[in-house]
Amino acid sequence: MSCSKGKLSSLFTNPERPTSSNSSKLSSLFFTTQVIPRPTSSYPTTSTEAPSPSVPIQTPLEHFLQTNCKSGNFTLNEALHYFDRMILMQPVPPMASFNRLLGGLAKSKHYSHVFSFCIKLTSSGLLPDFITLNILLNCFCNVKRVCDALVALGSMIRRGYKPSAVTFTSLVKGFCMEDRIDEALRLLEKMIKFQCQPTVMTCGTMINGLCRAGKTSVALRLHEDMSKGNGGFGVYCKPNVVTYGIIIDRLCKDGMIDEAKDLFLEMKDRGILPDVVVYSALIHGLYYYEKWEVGKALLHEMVHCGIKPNLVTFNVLIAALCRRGNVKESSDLLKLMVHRGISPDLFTYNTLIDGFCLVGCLNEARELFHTISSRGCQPDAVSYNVLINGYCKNWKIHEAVNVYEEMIRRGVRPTVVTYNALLTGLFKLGRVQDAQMLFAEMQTQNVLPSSSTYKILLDRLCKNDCIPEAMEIFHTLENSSSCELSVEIFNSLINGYCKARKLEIAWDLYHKMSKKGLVPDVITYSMMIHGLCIEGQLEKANGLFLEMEGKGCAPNIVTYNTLMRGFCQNNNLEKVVELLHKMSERNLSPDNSTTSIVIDLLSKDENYRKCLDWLPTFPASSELKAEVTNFKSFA
DNA sequence: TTAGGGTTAG
Repeated sequence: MSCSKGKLSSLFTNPERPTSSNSSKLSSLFFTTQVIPRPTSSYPTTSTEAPSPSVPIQTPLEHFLQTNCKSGNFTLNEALHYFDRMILMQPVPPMASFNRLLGGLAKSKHYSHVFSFCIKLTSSGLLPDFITLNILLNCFCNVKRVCDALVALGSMIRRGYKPSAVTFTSLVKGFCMEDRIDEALRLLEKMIKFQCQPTVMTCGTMINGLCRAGKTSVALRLHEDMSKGNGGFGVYCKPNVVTYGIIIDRLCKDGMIDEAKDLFLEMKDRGILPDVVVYSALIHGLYYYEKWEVGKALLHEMVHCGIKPNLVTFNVLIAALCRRGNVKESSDLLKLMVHRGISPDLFTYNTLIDGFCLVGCLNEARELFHTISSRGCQPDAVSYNVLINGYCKNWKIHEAVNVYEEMIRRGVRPTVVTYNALLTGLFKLGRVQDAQMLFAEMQTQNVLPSSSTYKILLDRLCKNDCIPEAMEIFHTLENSSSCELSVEIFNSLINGYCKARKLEIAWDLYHKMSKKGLVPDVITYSMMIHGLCIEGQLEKANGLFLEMEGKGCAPNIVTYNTLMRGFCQNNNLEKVVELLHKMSERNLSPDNSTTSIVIDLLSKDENYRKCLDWLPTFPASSELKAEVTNFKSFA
């Protein structure tokens, strides 16, 4: 188990023996011996006057704790201000008041402030209670510091508190967030030993973790066991709208739309009414997979059931329209949501900026980007990335680089997406040196390249005749664990070497990928066949074609065309016809490239006569047959 | 006063 090396985590290294230097820090929350508790009052008040029994007067502090903290409608400065006041009050407000404030901060994801406020609490001699510790433990989990959360759990137990389902649910989430799914599952089943029954929220958290980890089938099994009440996974709670929603969303994201719809019907059959989240998730899936009519019908059903579309629903619809290039209707939808009193958020603006970029309306995209701040949001990395990508895709690298520089000037940290977009843009324009310099800058900015970055680099370097540079990066990757070598990376290099007529090196790479446990795909085979054909090694090319079929890798239209072109150049009409028959048997339709190959073949005088023999049984599409017949009549 | 779900970029 590895603990994070942050300042706070180091406080937990020796919980039994806190030193005087750390007793005022977070760790002291867990040591009653180090804290001299100050008395706390039984009600939160800032007023010296007793409230009137008939007209309760709420002080600003009470209003802040009971209203703002609950709704999340407060600024950090306000929280800091009230916290400092509370801590100095005499008598000190009850811990429940501090918990309200800490809970509000945690809900607003101000985790680091929860940590610092907890340190201040203990250094002021106040003793956190069970709820405080649960809030703290949950915050540790949310910042992927399960190690510290477990120390908090241990201390909680030592202080005589019995961990509740809330405690365990936080820990399950923490394990899931650290990709420790098996440990999360074990904890779920262990809860019972602590005489704590998992609740539907614990199960929802577990199901969500399983889904995110790609273990949808296990999530479905747990959900089914919940429905059956058979005690599987040690749980006895029934599924609810949230558990159904999580699985429906996952199935949609996995493209299993029909299964998602079935589950949606099942929940309704069981009397669990879908809410706006479930409808939005399913509508998103339906629109994403182009099932527009069904999506529209579901939207109508939702409204008919009295469920109002919310901000996320509108964002889903705006994104769907943008993907279709219908940015005009998207903008109309934006006006409609504002008219309905729903304020657009950064998701809305980023989606619309992307929509404008997709249809090439870069000025409109830029204009909207510049109005984000005046609309109450601040552009984030996604906003910048969307715009940079828009410029790169439209060959406007100069503008893209300007946006990148503005991004850095404004203190928005570029991400790997930023660099991938810029690298692609630079390579597209053949600016290899600039791309290489940007790759170096990416490293100085401490942005880790992703597998996509390496794919872009290797692919584009090869295509720009920089094979040695590509190989240098490849060798670095071979000797490091920073990025897994993939079939795509090998394909880029194989393609480069085939085109450079260095077939032997391409062969070496082809064999190397198998040794590394990678399975060549249809692109690998097609490229190798292409390379062999160029070198006139048709027999070997045909052998590889048969080998790929034998290994269960189905040749596609590109593979067939590549090999047919090889045989065509070798004037081997019989072999081309054989391949056309094979294509027909495999239900593969010839494309324009196939037609041109056949026409080229026929245009050779010696083939024309032969053509008359096999044309009546020609296994090709009507378009290809028509082309051939045209050629015949013309000839 | 503490725990779970849906929307944007390569």
